[in-house]
Amino acid sequence: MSNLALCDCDSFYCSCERLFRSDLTHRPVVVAGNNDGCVVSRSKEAKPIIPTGAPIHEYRRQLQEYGVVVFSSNYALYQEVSSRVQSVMSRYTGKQEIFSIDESFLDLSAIPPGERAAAMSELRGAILHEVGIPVSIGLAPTKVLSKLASHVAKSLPEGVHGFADAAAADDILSITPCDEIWYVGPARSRQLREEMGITSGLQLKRADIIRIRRRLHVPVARIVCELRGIPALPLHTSAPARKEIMCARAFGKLVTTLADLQEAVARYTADATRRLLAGHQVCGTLSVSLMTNGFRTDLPQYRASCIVPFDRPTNYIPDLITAARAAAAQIFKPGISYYRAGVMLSDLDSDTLIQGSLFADDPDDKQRRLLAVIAAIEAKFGKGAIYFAATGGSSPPWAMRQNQLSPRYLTRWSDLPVARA
DNA sequence: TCTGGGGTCCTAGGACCC
DNA sequence: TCTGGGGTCCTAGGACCC
Repeated sequence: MSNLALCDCDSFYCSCERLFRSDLTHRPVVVAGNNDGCVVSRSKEAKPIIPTGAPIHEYRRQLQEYGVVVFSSNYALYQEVSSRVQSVMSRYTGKQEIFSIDESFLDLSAIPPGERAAAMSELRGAILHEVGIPVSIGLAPTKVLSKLASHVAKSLPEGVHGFADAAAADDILSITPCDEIWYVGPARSRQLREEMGITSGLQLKRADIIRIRRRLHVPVARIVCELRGIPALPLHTSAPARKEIMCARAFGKLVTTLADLQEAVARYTADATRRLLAGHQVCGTLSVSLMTNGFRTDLPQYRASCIVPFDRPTNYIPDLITAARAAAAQIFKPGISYYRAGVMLSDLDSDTLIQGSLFADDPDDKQRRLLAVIAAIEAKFGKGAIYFAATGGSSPPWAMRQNQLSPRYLTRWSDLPVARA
């Protein structure tokens, strides 16, 4: 029963760039990543010319020869186009997992089985017409199989494919190498081949799952289930809260001074913190890592990281930047040419920890509600925390202790004033 | 030759995804 | 000259506890 669809945008970043350049519709296009270093998206026409991830500078000649148009990435644009595409998809299902910027899984249980393929063709037309982005859609009972079906769909003019029956899926699986199966990468496919003689998707589907579980661990055993049509990767219809936020980039040129490193690390921290605040989260730990360019074998190599735990979860930008700069100083080694740095915020928690308590008590009894809030904050963060969380409104925090209640309770750490206790 | 056993927490690292 | 960035999950192994 194919009740799941994977809707995958074709060459998404390139398609976004083409929205404003109709002259490029049938020309090869690539989008280059940070500092125009390497290829992150290729149009169908560009795929035979340059591999994905290829460094642009090594392919200058080919790009010129075939008239490939190279764009610098514009993630703000892609995000905007993505949300339009996702919103068209949402009209066709009540349950949608936005898996990445360019693909969604759609639960089609609500559509009668005989009408699903037609509905997906309609969806494909709607996205093309309303947003201008081509998509391919695969239908199957599980995520891994629907991913496979969407690959087949990409080669079909109609752009939608569902396996007629298990035998049809097996036919495709028998000619699909293991490393083209979702979540079976190069390392696992090598292990499958060398240790168990498994090379095709069909062999993997029919493999001894106990042996797979023992040798290649849980993730591959799940893939085997999925290939057999048994869902092992659940649909996540609401985005789970982030567990970590990272900002890591190459500098674009080699950096040798601590001052330059600290400036970059401060920028990266600000960037990561913006995302932290947008998600109404606080972090308990920040870490900074520095590294040299592994391709420059002529230069001394060095990589190091430094972890800074905070005594209280925070999203206060000056503290985060100060911590990041200090961490960079800790691991800085003079005489090294640095290539890249990263800032990671982890131990993330919601900054709306106390909202539940606000509404737990008698809604008319403001004082009791406030005391419940205070108790919840103190239970979580200790006594001093109240001064951070309960300010705002018309009364200063100390007045709350004297029953002069504020009409408004701050419940978000990101709303908190800068003042420290 | 034997070397307690069961549990948790943390970190590092591998593997994979787009 | 120039070689991406942002995530998740899983496991192994060490530290520590009783």
